[in-house]
Amino acid sequence: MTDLLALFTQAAKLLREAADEAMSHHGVRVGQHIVLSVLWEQDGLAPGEIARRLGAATPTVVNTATRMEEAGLVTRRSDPADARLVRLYLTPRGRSARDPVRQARAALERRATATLTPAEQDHLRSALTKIIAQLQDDQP
Amino acid sequence: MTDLLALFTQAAKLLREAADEAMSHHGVRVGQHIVLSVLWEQDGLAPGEIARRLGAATPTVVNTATRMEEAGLVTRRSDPADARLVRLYLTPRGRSARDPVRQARAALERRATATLTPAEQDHLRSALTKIIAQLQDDQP
DNA sequence: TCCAAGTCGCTAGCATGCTAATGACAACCT
DNA sequence: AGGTTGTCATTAGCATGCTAGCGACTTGGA
Repeated sequence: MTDLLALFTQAAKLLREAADEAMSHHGVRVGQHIVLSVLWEQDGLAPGEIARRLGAATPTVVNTATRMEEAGLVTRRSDPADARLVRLYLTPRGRSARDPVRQARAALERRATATLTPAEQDHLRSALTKIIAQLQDDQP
Repeated sequence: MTDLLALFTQAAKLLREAADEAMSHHGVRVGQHIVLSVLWEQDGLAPGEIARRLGAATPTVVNTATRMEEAGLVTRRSDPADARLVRLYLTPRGRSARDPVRQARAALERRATATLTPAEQDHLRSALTKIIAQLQDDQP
């Protein structure tokens, strides 16, 4: 009788905690990872652009960037062509965290879905994609 | 976004935002709902007991209870038999929020899963249950 | 009986997200 | 050219979660 939203909330909480724990061993917190994941694809982006790609608010990226700067993962540099823009660049530490973090996340994913068949994992992935599309295209 | 964890993070964020928006219309925030959901089942529980049932930390329930008290959803009363205990009791407002909140959550669930077949919804529910069991029984 | 240990709610302080307001800068439009 | 408008990052302040540490109260053993 538990509603699907409650199941989702619980699973999301456990996964988030486990992900934070796993990535913390490599100097990356769960809130920093989403920003890092964008910078790993393209370095030197501005907070606003990162926020747009993540579907997050700009101040979230700004504050996270400050903590990442303190953690030595990124550096801020002003854009010489447009002084309104601040660009975030990966430090060597931020760059080298990529592989171990990805491996840790893959291991967590395997652990969390250990009791699911490959077909069930595909169904889950498909369902999540559909839910995201539904919520994004519906009300924003 | 091939990463299952990333899909999960995104879906959880959208669902949480949508749930907060839907329940806010009835005076209940998303963080208050989990505490309410326990009190709706059994009134007069103590913060520690609620935290245990939710798998949350006690200070989380304590702080949430303070906001719920300010919102007029619950009242605090000291246990006459054990002065260490504080018991949380639903106010009429907290009690009457139950049905509309449940309806709003059910409507959100229908909306989010609108593009899923009933079989897919069952598979999703099953997968979430398995993931929760796996993460709970594994590490703590 | 009385004190040491256990239990409980609470506060402090942090991370992660948000919105609103601010100030700096760029671009556009007469 | 110069002022208006738009676009940035940032700060302030809130909600939601956490851990650590505190003080109050109970309990159990000497």
